[in-house]
Amino acid sequence: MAATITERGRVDKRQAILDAAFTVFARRGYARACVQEIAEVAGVAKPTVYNHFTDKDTLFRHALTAAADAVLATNLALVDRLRDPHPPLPTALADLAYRLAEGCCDERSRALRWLTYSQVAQSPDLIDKVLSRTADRLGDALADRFARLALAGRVRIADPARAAEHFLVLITGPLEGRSRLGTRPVPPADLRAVTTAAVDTFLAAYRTPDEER
Amino acid sequence: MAATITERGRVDKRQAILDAAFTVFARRGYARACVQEIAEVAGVAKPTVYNHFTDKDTLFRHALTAAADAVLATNLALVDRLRDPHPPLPTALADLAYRLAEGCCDERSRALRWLTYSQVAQSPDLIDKVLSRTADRLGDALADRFARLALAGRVRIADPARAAEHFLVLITGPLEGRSRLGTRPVPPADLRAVTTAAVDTFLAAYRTPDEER
Amino acid sequence: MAATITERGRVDKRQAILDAAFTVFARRGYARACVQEIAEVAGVAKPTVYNHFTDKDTLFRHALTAAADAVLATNLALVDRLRDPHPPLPTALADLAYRLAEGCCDERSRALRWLTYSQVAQSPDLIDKVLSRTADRLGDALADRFARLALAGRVRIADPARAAEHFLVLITGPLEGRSRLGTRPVPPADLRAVTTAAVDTFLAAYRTPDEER
Amino acid sequence: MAATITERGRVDKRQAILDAAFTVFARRGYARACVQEIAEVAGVAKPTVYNHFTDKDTLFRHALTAAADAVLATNLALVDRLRDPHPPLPTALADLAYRLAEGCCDERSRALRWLTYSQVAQSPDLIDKVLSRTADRLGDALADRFARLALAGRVRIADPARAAEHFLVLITGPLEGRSRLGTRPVPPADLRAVTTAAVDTFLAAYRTPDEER
DNA sequence: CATGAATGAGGTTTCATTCAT
DNA sequence: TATGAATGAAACCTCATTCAT
Repeated sequence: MAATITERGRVDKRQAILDAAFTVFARRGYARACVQEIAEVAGVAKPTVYNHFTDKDTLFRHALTAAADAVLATNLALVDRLRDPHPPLPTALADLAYRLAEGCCDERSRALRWLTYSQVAQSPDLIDKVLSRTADRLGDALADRFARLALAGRVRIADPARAAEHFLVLITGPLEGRSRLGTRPVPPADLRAVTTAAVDTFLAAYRTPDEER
Repeated sequence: MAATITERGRVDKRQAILDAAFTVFARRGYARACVQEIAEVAGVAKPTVYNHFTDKDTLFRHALTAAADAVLATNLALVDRLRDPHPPLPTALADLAYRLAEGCCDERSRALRWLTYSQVAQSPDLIDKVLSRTADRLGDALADRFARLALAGRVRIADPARAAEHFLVLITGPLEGRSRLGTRPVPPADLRAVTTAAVDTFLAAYRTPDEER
Repeated sequence: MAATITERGRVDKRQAILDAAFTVFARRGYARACVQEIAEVAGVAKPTVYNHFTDKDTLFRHALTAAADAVLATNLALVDRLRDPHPPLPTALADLAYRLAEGCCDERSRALRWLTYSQVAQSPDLIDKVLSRTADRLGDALADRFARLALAGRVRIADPARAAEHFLVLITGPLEGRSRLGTRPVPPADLRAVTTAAVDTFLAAYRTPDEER
Repeated sequence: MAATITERGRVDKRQAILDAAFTVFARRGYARACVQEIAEVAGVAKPTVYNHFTDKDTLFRHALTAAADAVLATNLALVDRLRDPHPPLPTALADLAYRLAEGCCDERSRALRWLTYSQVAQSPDLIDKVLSRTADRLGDALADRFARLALAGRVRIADPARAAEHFLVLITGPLEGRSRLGTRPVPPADLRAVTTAAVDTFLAAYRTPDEER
């Protein structure tokens, strides 16, 4: 009982606030989100928010970087599946592409992109922080895989970083178009079509030596 | 006569307001831009803004679509240069890619992207309007060119729309990364590197028949 | 009728705000006075206050300097009565002293002193502005009178500024004590006693040559 | 023993809080001083402040009366030097005046005056408490000395209380003007000039019988 | 007794928008 | 039509004060 009460005070209000903040920011955007609502969603009083995070701005940054970390973790896990591709490469890549695309369409990922973009003019440093925690590290991880695959002769890639970048933009670029920057759901069939096209083009460009004629 | 001048004055004011609006929105973002400042930059009084555009929101939409039209016009002109490519295709594409990339880094184009993205949650329909006036139509135009080139046997493209999309994202995608979503200037050398890489990959994937081994 | 309506908008809301501001600041002190209440007392909406005066602070300064000017005007008028003292000097001085003392106990004058003092730590420049508009100029004016009287041989004063200063503090100093810094009304009898004592001491120190023995 | 130390610690903390409170109140004024900062300066946690003093207001009163007592003690010690003035009276008075003036310009004394004045509207009773502990008792003490001096025939004073009051305001009044209510340091030369003038006027008014012509 | 954490209340300010000329 | 002046609505933030340890 006493423990329960104690718990109430302890069970990371800080985390609750962070989560609520991301939810509300995602729902309303930075400017239209009011700390009041964040506090309500988090189940705390407004000043508690300010006790943990100095500013609305500070809160925003924390919420965004947390979300960025989470998104990155998910994506890294996917890339990691390329580590030992028993299935033939095209299949493995198609699978990866599809799953990445799915992740891209995920609520959290979309909100992260919106919010990051929306603050471009106000806080360029935040953009840097988010990008370095997401796109950059995802690109790196993928480049690592590509380098291994190239060494193993599974694919002909001279510049793994470039290849990774191209692979990713061939997926995410068309996806942004199809989903109208994430405002419209992309049916699975379209998701499949986009990723298939991406992998096709990618493999045609970086085709494995043994597939050459 | 006097009427004409008045008419002129009116038209000019409207345009001045639109320009000022885009300038201020680009500088501050939608929420932080205040109608007051827009009026000042336009050299009119605040109510005059409301006489021409009902709402801050309406003004925003008009300003954005106007900017979108302008950006599109620039890009279409570039694509049009592919109409009769006397120079060999790789050179022509590289040239196009570089010029598109340049345009992408342009102040107006960057601001347009920021602002569009930032309002994703508030007005999805605006996103649609902007995209259909820019990316979509640019893709179409490029697809047209690709179709002609394919017919002429200059390149092997089965799905011109898809090829156009891939061509464009191979340029813009990496650029967004390099420029940190447009917050950092991209030196010409990097611009060249990115576009060269894009064209390389594109041509490797959609290589011209006569270049095949 | 239309004129009436016009009047409503015109009849210096600015002045109404200034008056209300002084009233409310005097009632509550700077910090506890809220702009809300000032607006209500002035019969305008809160933002109107901010349209005329940028800040609560700015409003405070304007209100205080306006009050200072008013208080000064009253006091100068009193001093001016010394210009041609047909009545014997002691009577004239006693009269002046009494009237100055009365003015000192006046609501507005007391509030001005409180408010000025209370902001000493926050805005020393305001203190300067108020003092130079009140005490300094009152001292000057009185010194002028004393100089004339000395020239006329009515009183023996070597340093008129010093004499004026002493004359004034002999009145206001004891008054602050009696009134407990203005928190307690001073009955007319006490007022008379204080001023009589002041003039006695003053004349004893600066007695006219012909009165000596 | 341990109890003693604890007791000590407690006493020390209470005193530390009182000191910190006066420091912070003096620095910021009543309203802008926040208990948080007082606690920090005192080196304790916020609730500790509330454990010792119920209120911000209560704390203020305690801090102010403590300061008033200290200021009074200093001044009384000065007045006490008049007890047996072997030196000629004018010198002794000039000395006293100068020392009182110095004390008046002291940081603590100035802050005490500011703070007292600033709360005039909020807590008239506090004004009473402070005045009765400072000005009143100082006046009394001085009146005592004057009475003795008068009895000894050193000075012609019919009403010692009145004389004491006049003596003090002739010093402090001009000083407040010169120092702009304490916001500007008064150079020693000015201090000397002011006090000399005060004593001159005082002695001219209450001149000793044997000095008369 | 001392404290970290939480909160209720309230205040300044900003801004989109509308009158009335 | 263009504008100076006015306003309603809200949002951020601060702070005195209290729990529960």
